Amino acid sequence: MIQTDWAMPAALKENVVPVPGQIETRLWLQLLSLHGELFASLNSMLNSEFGLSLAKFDVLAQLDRYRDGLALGQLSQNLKVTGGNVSGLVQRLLADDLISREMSSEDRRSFIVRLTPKGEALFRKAAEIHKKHLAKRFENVPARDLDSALSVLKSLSSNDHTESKKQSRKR
Amino acid sequence: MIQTDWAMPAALKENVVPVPGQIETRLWLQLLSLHGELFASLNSMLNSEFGLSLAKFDVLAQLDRYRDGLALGQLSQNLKVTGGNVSGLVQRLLADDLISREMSSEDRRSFIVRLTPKGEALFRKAAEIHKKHLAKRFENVPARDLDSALSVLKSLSSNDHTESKKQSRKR
DNA sequence: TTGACTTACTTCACATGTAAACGTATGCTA
DNA sequence: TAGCATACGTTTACATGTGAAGTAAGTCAA
Repeated sequence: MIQTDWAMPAALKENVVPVPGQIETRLWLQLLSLHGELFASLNSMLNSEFGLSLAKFDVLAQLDRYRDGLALGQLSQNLKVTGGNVSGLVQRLLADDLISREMSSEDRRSFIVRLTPKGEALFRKAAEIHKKHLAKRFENVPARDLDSALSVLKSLSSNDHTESKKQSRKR
Repeated sequence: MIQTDWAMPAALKENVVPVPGQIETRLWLQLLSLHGELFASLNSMLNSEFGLSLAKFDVLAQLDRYRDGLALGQLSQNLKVTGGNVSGLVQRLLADDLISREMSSEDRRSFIVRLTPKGEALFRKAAEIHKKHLAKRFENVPARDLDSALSVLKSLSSNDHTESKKQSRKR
């Protein structure tokens, strides 16, 4: 097919007639690698500085955003993890005294969790360092590259296909 | 759009004078989200079609690449996971009869693992579907966007700063 | 050769994640 | 109102990951 097939060195053909799935696979491996690196370094930083895992940090971030508290089911949806996982995380955060739990007044099956003052204070500090850590990690990357990385990642995300494409042209 | 720049409340101007770490954090969240989505869908596909987890698939991929076998320590380095983790993975893959293990002839502390014929056959099929799955996931993304996503991810990876920048200009 | 590191792997305790099976509370329908 | 389906959270069993401690084997200096 595709007519470059005759009389072309095999090595050059790869760029012209891409193997289906080749680029996508390389993209996935690159994503995996960057994710792994960042995850490990954020996780270890949070752990040594604040005794927090990234998982716990994510819970605190949700509760910081929803100051009126969240039911465990909502937490589980927002974090995109299973209920059983949230159950355990909440128990450990309760033990750390970073969150509080009370029964919902409307639904006796439901529990509402909130940040404690201690949890809020810890999250504020941790979020600050979290941000700085990422800024430092990428300090050598030009701002333009960061912008285009962000927009290209958005364009790959599943929800992007269903949204109305408001293409704000860069620059 | 954006012509709203005159007489703009400070709160809106944040795009002009970026908060340090803001973009980096958004980038991280976007990366996390895409990673999570792809990981879950690949993992669940491999599991239902082949009884494989992504972790096991990754081990098989390494052993497919190194046909002479790998010591557990090398496996652990290549996969960037701890030795304890590899230990368990190898035990489960042995139980699945997908890999074989023998003592190294040179070093009696060392074990060499290899694909069994069954493991190789399974990996071939799984790698094929893995590739197709990714291709399908991104079928609506223009090839140009995939290329730029790949190159921007590479530019964010830590090893990129130390490499000689051979910028193959696209197009 | 002996003694002291180092290396290779395993094991243990634990955190984080899933899926499935419960128990209990709600809510809807007949 | 009785009964059934659904929703909420917990528990269990398991996979995957870490870090630390333990065992056995290799290495090297004295």
